[in-house]
Amino acid sequence: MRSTATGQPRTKPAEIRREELMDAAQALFLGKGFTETSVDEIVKGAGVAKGTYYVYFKTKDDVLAALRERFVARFLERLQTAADGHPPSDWIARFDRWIDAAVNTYLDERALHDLVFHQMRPTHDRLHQANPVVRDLEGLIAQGAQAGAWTADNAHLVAVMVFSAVHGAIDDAGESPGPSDRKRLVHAVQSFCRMGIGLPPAG
Amino acid sequence: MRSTATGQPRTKPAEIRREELMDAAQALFLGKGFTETSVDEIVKGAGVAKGTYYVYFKTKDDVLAALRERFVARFLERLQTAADGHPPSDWIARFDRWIDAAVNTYLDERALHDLVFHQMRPTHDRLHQANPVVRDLEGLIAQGAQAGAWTADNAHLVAVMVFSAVHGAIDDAGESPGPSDRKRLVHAVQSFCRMGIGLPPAG
Amino acid sequence: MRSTATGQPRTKPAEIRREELMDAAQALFLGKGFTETSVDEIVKGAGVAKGTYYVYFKTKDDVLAALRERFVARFLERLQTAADGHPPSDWIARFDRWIDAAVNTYLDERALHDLVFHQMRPTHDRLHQANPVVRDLEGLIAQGAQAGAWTADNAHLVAVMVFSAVHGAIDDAGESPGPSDRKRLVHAVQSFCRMGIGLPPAG
Amino acid sequence: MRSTATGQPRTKPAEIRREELMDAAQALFLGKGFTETSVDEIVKGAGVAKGTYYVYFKTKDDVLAALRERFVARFLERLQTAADGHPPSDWIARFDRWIDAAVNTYLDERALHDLVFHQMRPTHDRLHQANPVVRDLEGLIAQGAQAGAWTADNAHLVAVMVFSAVHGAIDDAGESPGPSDRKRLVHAVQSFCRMGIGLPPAG
DNA sequence: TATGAATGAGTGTTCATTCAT
DNA sequence: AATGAATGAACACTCATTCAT
Repeated sequence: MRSTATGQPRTKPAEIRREELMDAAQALFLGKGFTETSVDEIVKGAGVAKGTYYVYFKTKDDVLAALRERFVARFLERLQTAADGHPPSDWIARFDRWIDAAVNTYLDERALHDLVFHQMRPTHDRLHQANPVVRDLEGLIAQGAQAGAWTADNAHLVAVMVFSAVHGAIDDAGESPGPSDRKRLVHAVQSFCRMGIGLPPAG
Repeated sequence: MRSTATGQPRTKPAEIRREELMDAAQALFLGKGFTETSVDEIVKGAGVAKGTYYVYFKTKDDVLAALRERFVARFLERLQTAADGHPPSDWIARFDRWIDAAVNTYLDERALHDLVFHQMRPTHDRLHQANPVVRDLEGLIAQGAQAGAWTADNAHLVAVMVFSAVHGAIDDAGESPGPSDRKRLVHAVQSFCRMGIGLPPAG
Repeated sequence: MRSTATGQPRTKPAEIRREELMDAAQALFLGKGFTETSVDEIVKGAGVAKGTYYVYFKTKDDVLAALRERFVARFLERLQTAADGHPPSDWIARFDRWIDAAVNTYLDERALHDLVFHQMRPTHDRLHQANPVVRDLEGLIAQGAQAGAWTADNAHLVAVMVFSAVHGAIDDAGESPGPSDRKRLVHAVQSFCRMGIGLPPAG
Repeated sequence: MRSTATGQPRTKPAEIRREELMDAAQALFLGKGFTETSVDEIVKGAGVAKGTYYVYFKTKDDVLAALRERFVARFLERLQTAADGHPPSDWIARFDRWIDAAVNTYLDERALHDLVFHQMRPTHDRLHQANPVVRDLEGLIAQGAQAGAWTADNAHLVAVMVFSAVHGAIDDAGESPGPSDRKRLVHAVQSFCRMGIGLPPAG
């Protein structure tokens, strides 16, 4: 009942299109916030028509969710990579390394992280529990404790607190701290958290 | 021919009106989120006309800012009260008490806290630094360290991490934890943070 | 959070504004159909801003409902007026008169009638029963039957059928029949319906 | 390297495909209305791709037209069947039978009838004239009148009114009237219409 | 001070239709 | 014949903000 149609449809693999849309959305959200970005701008950014967005996402919120998943997946990959190269039994080194990687990754992606985790309302509570990153850390802490490397009565809560301390320290850091600031930061967090689980402060 | 005595005095002390508006806004924001609440609903909640809102606040964001200030002020009062009753020199007791009060206050006002601190976008960074609550804690930590009660190379960062650990633990807690859950929570946080500054875990 | 505002608000009595909106909507609906008319066009037609529409009507469908009510009310007035001037006891004259008025009124307002009664879906069934016009006719038929002026075992069904015959005949008539066409139409309907209730055909 | 035998033959006789599309459309239209049904849903219902729809129909309205034609054709068949078995010269029996068949068929297919006749806007006028069902009835009435079985000055108008009376009575009936309700209905309509053309009421 | 009718730019979402494969 | 990714105009509805009274 409506009229329409002109531009030539340029078919691309669905995965590519979706990623392009996500990339465009991420850039805009990061630049001006989620609410302040319109779907119109997203599609303009991705170089597709309005309707195409809705071929790949059900609602506006939908990209944000997709962005979150992608962020977590990439984050975990990075932690994984960082953890490799240490003998699994060197618990303390792994713990230090985890914190180091977390701090630096978050610093690199702080804005993205905030976007993806603070934006949506009914998200705040139970967030950490469901958060795979926390789960990863919790596993490490529980295993290390079991191996006698440190003490942690409640591995989950400790993981949450370590995770939060990392966050807090990062949020507190300036916009783009230099390498030495980062070192200091990592060191402070490591010391605090090491001590928090009964280890001596970081060397 | 005066009007009948029905209409109540339409003018109220400005401070009262303002508070009523804030109360209405807070209730609504808490219930359905900031974005999801309209100015219309706020004025309806406060029992005034649309225009009246704009007599007391310049924009919609304005109430949120006012709400934040009020929250911080009240929070500090509560911490203050909690701190009183301990000799200023019993540092460890004051530290424990601070955490206890923080955990419980935040648990009581969690939703409000989230609303007031997570809601607005260009707020995330520098937040803690500007946060009077953190400043308060930082003072305590710095003084205790100076008095030799514990160790803290970087009082500010430590304060931020303690504060964050408190937050994280709370966010992780279920909707309305019972008294014993709270006790456990307080104890875990206290232990972790005590150890984080070189003290033995909480008794 | 949005910007806005320029045009000077020109306050009018609510009833006037509402009527103006309804008039604009009716003209548009009549001209191009309900679905084909946008709220934008309605407000343009009424000379007000988009939002003003929603001050007076909850949805787009809402005007249509209002239009329907107004149509029925006006229609009944007209039938009433037609019925006056005949002694209440001259049943046959009143019956003839009712049909005459109905045919002519519907012919005058055919498009409006169709708009208002055919447009909305969950309307078709039970429509006649709830229709005040049918109720009016039903009353007349029942009373006439009781007075022995004619026969009608089931006044309600007869009213429905007379009403429908009127409708059918009108729908069948060309776009704008001349006076003599109308006379013929009225006469044919009167004859058929008179006979339908056991009276001799119209003179 | 032929593809595995999974995919069923993708091409079907055009007539079948078309019917499947129409069936799907009819079911959907009946269930949720024409406007409320999307082409997407139709093709999903028919198990074909979007583009296939446009191989068989030029626009969305097109199916509705096709549905109307199919409805009328089937309806006429049924009337035809009903008429058979009576000697062509028993006019009154044929008239009664026509009404009986019409009432019952419409009751069986009321929703479909409404869909197909009320839905499209520029349809209301001239509808009955163009309607083959009315033409069929008109032929019967004209022939009966010519044969002296009854009186009808204007066979066309009478046919329209009888047809409308049938409709009205049906629309007025509840959702799914039982057999005895149907009988009563048929009887009332027959009586009214018989009398309308100068016959005694139905026995 | 308080009102509330009026504003109008802006938004998310839908969907009939096309066309390269 | 059949597909389904892509289109983009259109639309209903929202809501922060203004201002004459």
